[in-house]
Amino acid sequence: MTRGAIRQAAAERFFHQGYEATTVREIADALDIRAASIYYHYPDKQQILFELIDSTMTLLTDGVRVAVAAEPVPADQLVALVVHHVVLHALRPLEATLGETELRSLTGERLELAVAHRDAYEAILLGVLDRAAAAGQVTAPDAKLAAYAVISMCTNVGIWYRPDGRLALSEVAAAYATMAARLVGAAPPDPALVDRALARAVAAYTT
Amino acid sequence: MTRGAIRQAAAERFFHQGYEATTVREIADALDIRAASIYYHYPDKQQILFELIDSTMTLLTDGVRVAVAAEPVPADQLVALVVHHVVLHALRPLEATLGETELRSLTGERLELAVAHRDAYEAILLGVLDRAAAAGQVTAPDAKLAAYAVISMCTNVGIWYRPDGRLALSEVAAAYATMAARLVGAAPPDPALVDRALARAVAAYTT
Amino acid sequence: MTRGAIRQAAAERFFHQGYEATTVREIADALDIRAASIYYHYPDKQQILFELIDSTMTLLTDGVRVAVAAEPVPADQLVALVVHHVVLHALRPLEATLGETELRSLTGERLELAVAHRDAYEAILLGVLDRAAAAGQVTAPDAKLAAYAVISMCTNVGIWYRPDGRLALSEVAAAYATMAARLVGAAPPDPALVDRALARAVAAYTT
Amino acid sequence: MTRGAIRQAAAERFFHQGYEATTVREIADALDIRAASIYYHYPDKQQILFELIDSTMTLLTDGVRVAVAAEPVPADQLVALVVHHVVLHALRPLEATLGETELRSLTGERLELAVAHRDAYEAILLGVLDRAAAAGQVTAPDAKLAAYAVISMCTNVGIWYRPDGRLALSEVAAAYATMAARLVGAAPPDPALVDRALARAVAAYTT
DNA sequence: GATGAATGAGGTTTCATTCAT
DNA sequence: GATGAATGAAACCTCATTCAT
Repeated sequence: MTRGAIRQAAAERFFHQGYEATTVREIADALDIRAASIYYHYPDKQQILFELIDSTMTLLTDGVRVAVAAEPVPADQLVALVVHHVVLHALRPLEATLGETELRSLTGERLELAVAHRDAYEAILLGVLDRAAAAGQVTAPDAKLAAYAVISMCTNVGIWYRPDGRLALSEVAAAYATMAARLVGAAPPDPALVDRALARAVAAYTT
Repeated sequence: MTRGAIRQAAAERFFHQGYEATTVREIADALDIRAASIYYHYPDKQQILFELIDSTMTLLTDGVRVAVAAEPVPADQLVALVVHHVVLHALRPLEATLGETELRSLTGERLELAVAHRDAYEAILLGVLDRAAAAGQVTAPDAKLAAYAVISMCTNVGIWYRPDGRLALSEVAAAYATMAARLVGAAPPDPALVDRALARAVAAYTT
Repeated sequence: MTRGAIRQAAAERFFHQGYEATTVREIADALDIRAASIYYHYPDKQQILFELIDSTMTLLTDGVRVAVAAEPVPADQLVALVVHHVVLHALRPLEATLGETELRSLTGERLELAVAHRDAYEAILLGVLDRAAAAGQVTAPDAKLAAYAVISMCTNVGIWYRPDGRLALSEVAAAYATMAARLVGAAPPDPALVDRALARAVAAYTT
Repeated sequence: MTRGAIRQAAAERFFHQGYEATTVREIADALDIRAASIYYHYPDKQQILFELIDSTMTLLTDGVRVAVAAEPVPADQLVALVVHHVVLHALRPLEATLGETELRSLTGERLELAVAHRDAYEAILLGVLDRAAAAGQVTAPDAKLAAYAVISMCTNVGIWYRPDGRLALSEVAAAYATMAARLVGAAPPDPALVDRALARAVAAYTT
């Protein structure tokens, strides 16, 4: 589908150069079509960015919600969330990273929607941390700070991870699960749990 | 000095809207001068960004180098580094954050210089982690991943910290020191050490 | 064609005010289009000048080459060349003069190409003078100086000639043929030869 | 004197890049002063060009008038004029050429003055040609055309002549005297006449 | 579905010139 | 005499967007 191809070509450029530094013509050139043709599929440039951010955020939030619901133990929910976050940013770095770096280029209602989405995602993590704290499974100095820290460090994966890099995705996921667990003062994650979450995440974010 | 005022006004806009979305006229308007006057002080817009990034990176690197040298124990060096990083991003969020978010807007030699600077900073952290690992003081799953994680989470402070917010700078610094220590599997930081590093960092990054 | 109209409007202004003193907006205004529209057809202002210079130089060089080849006697070749040069500068003064007066506004590869073109044209004239000298038909004090002199005086025609002026094109061509022949010490040109060259030149440079 | 130094530095740049492409700052830089300082000596940029053109035209006109007055024979006057023209353009190419190439950058009264000056000079040559024709010493097809031709070809010397070039100034002067004489159908110039005119011209245009 | 052509708005930068010191 | 600082005006060029075909 052309719309998808446009989004893909745009994502690559938005990721590397930023939204503002990317021109509609560049996107069109990459697809060997003319800039005017973009406007048959999208009302304006910002809508491309919005759909990229919105769809990926939906994907992540939905995936994480399911993963969290599947684990009864709060501390395990944290691990599942971290694994999902890491996997999505590793498998779809272009789109996933935009939600962080290019949010500021959205305006009006689109900005509101995306911010609401991001806040909802943060709320999921905060909920998990709260329940884990209530259960005595974590002892973070401050829940909000811990949430910010976990999200930042996991989002960063999208910037350096390469499928053919030094570490396999499973290793990266396990490492971040361990680091996140430690960060909040939880017990080291059960490898089986990590594997389970990994399998689910990969299934959710592939295709 | 006018040059400094221009840098300051630019930093605010670069931070909030991004370099590309900021116009030279906006910067000039904020100072109640004309856009052309900017060019008496700076050869081009990018040079303003470069000086902002370069000077702050120098400040951080120098501060961190001194702080690390002042602590003989590797695990303590990590704490000192984290505190410095957090303090600079809390006290000078505008400039400090640009080194992460707007690096991509630099080109040519300026980009090379800034990237080299950033790599040198990363090398300091990696050196600390290596020595701490050799001393059996930390047990990170992977040194490089741990370094990325620590830097990302600490840099993020610049985005949400407010001097008049819920947490005092000392609390934030202590929390991040604790989270970083935990993340790499080190013992909880000695409060006296955190206070010492905090005092040094605040002194270095104030005025 | 719009490109041609742009070239034409530009030629008029470049000729009268010079390339540097002509603005893109002026060219656009003359065509009742907006300045931005110029950039749909040309990548930059200099390209308009380049095409103007390059196409006219090609026209002249090609025309002269054919004319020279058509005359077996070297002294006659000189006459044919002079007639062609004069006719082109009389009929297309705007474009033809730019190759002399605005060459210095070209830069980089475009300058190199134009200079090479000009040198090639000079070489044609020098070749004719050499062969004529070898044949004992001319006795110039110095071939290179004679070439420069002939080119300068003929190029000058573009600056003052008017179709509705005191002298008909045929008279001007004949006068310059005579002056050039005398200048190099050749016999006065045969009127039939001048007519022949004139007809060819007018045919080549009209439409 | 500073004014002279400014004129000199400006002449070099006007000659090579043209008046429009030369900035006041460039001229100042060449003298290691600041652009504002130029305005202590000159009211505006155009005045520098005007003085350059005006003074050189005066020099040439005066020199030629004296030289012509010194020769009783009209055909000899032409030779003297040509020698003077060539010598000035060879010895002071920067300034002398500007009167031809940069005239169009003058405006208002300054343009009128310079054009009047140039017309007066042309009138001198036309007068010489007329008297020579009346005396049966020249047989140009057309006096005006011959005048244009002679001026163009001699002015061109300023563009290629180099003091350390292949030909000595005396050779160049002699060659042009010969070519000009031939062009108008006059007898070859007496070498003694050329030498006499050359000496006078060199004396007039040196220092 | 696509695009050639055009353009309003505006961006960065240049430059001649001014003026208080 | 000189200049640091500033600026009005404008230049070239870019870009998202439109629209008739």
